[in-house]
Amino acid sequence: MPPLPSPPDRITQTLVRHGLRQTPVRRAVLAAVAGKGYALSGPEIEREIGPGTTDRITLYRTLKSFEQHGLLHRVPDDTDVLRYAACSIECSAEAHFDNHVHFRCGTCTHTYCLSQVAVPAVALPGGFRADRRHYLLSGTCQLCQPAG
Amino acid sequence: MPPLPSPPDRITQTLVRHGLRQTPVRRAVLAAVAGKGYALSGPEIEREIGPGTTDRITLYRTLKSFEQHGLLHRVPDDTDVLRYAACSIECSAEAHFDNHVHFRCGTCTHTYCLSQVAVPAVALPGGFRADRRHYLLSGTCQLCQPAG
DNA sequence: CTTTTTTGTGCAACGTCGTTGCGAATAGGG
DNA sequence: CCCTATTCGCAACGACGTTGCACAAAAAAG
Ligand SMILES: [Mn+2]
Ligand SMILES: [Mn+2]
Ligand SMILES: [Zn+2]
Ligand SMILES: [Zn+2]
Repeated sequence: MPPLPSPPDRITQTLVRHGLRQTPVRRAVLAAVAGKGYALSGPEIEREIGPGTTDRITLYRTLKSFEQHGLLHRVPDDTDVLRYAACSIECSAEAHFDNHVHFRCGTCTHTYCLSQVAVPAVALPGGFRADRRHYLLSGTCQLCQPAG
Repeated sequence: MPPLPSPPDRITQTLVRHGLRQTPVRRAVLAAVAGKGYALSGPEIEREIGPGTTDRITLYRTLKSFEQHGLLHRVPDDTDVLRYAACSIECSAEAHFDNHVHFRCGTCTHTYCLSQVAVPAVALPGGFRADRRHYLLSGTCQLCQPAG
């Protein structure tokens, strides 16, 4: 009895859909950021997938590649590290559609993607043409509110 | 004939108002950022005031001190360097009032303070409490628009 | 399945930005 | 003018991120 081919999992599909090769590092990075409602930095992802899984260099190259291909979007922070979060399914190498607000909690230090909250438009002075908008809030998140 | 005391200049006034000592480094940093409509990074300020004027360490300490005392506000960028711009006159060590939008031009790489454009409010999911809001636009500025 | 080609990985070395510790210099107040 | 708290400058360090190059692995070709 020949083994039936099992259906491709979510991570495999994601890589295929964006035309990227299946490699252990990429699968591990995708698994680390998938499902999380907040953005992770390079070092955080490294800890998450286990320090022995890959080295910094490959990880950073993977993150940059994922951003260019529409798998991750960069989340600017008021810190000096770069953070990445999973993109919505309609993002591709051609264009990102992550126009939502981000929220940094000073207590748990997570930077959440508030996917439901769209970035409000602003009227710019004449001559300015914007193609990207980032809205970052800082404060205390749902889970870190002081009791009362 | 004793020399008359000349009236204190703007920079002197600013330092006095915030309770900071008059030092050459501080005066140079203030002079570098004053009047500019855009934010400067540490290395940029260093180049601006002349590399021999001070060293990196003192400059960074000065910038941090100025931020805490309400002379400068930090401008988050989609790059990985910290940028600072002059505060409005009502900022102090107690509180900042720089709720305006910032605009990064990909051509001239300046990050402008659009002081006239207030950051629009957003409705947050229940439980999130924000005390700071950053709105960063990226695109092409007034002066860098392609002719047409 | 085997070979070839293309792409990704890991190591080494490097660069930049920013920080900490500490002795020397200096601004501001008596 | 002198004293003292503050600031400066040097040295060393650390974190994050990048580049060049040889090797390994994935995908394509045969
Ligand atoms: Mn996001
Ligand atoms: Mn500003
Ligand atoms: Zn929190
Ligand atoms: Zn411009």
